[in-house]
Amino acid sequence: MLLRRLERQPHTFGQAGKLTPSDIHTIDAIGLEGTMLMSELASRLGVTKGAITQLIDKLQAKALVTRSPHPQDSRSSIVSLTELGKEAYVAHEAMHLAYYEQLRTQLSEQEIEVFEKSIDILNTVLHDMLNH
Amino acid sequence: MLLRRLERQPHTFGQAGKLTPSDIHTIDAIGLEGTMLMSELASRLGVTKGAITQLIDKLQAKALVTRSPHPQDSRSSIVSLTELGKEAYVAHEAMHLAYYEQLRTQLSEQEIEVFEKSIDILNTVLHDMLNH
DNA sequence: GGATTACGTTTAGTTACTAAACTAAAAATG
DNA sequence: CATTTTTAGTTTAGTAACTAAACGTAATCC
Repeated sequence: MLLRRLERQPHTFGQAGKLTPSDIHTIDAIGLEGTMLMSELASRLGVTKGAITQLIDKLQAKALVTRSPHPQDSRSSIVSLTELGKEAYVAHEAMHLAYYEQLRTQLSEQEIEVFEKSIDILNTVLHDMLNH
Repeated sequence: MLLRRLERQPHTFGQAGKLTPSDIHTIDAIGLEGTMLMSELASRLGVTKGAITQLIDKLQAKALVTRSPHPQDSRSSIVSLTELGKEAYVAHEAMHLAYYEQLRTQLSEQEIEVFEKSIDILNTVLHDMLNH
């Protein structure tokens, strides 16, 4: 229920202004890899390519990402972060780290290991769930 | 990312046909308590009362819930599950149990305790997150 | 070199909400 | 007890974040 609510609420990251969860997940994926193709983003985020076009249009309008042509394949476009986009990415990473630290203060090292193992299992369970 | 995707995908529960995540969360809340007021549902699910009116209208049209007048307060309406609604509730509970069992086969009793403790902590962390 | 596949875009439609105005009933005030 | 205020739920119009399907264009595959 909490995650549901969180995943609807925009949040401010650095100078980039308010970003929706979809926005920041997109920026996160790009930032993690450096650059991304539209189709890679679609499969990574689990949405259609049409959705990615719209998302990237929006982020480009906000000057958070840029599209550049692929040198070998002129159908593809390479998406990367602008300086402003990188700032949002870093701010988001910092936030994650802060929450991870908060977890670490309340759990021992062994407990964290168990937690991570549990999350892995949960991950496969949820994956099964998605594929019915 | 997985949870995001799961929380968009409808799923079949018993004879009730396809239910969206919002549908099944609503049914779950009612089933857990037996009956619920509209306003209780709104705060439990973290949405506006307008959203609840629309949700319950939809579930009522599908014959999954009923509205009945509150004996003392004629502004309120008491929402409860029909037999079909209860069937969906039970099917959903069974699904949860099945996934919990799947976790249990892969974790020791102590590990489950640690996992539950971790989830509690994560819960408060996410709660903080929501309140900025 | 023509058919097929893949990349990205466009468009129209859907879903799941919110915000705000509203009705009516209950509770508080004085 | 009359009046103001609060509370419960509904209605309506608008929005965000998608999807599905058709499209244009470029690459790949016998």
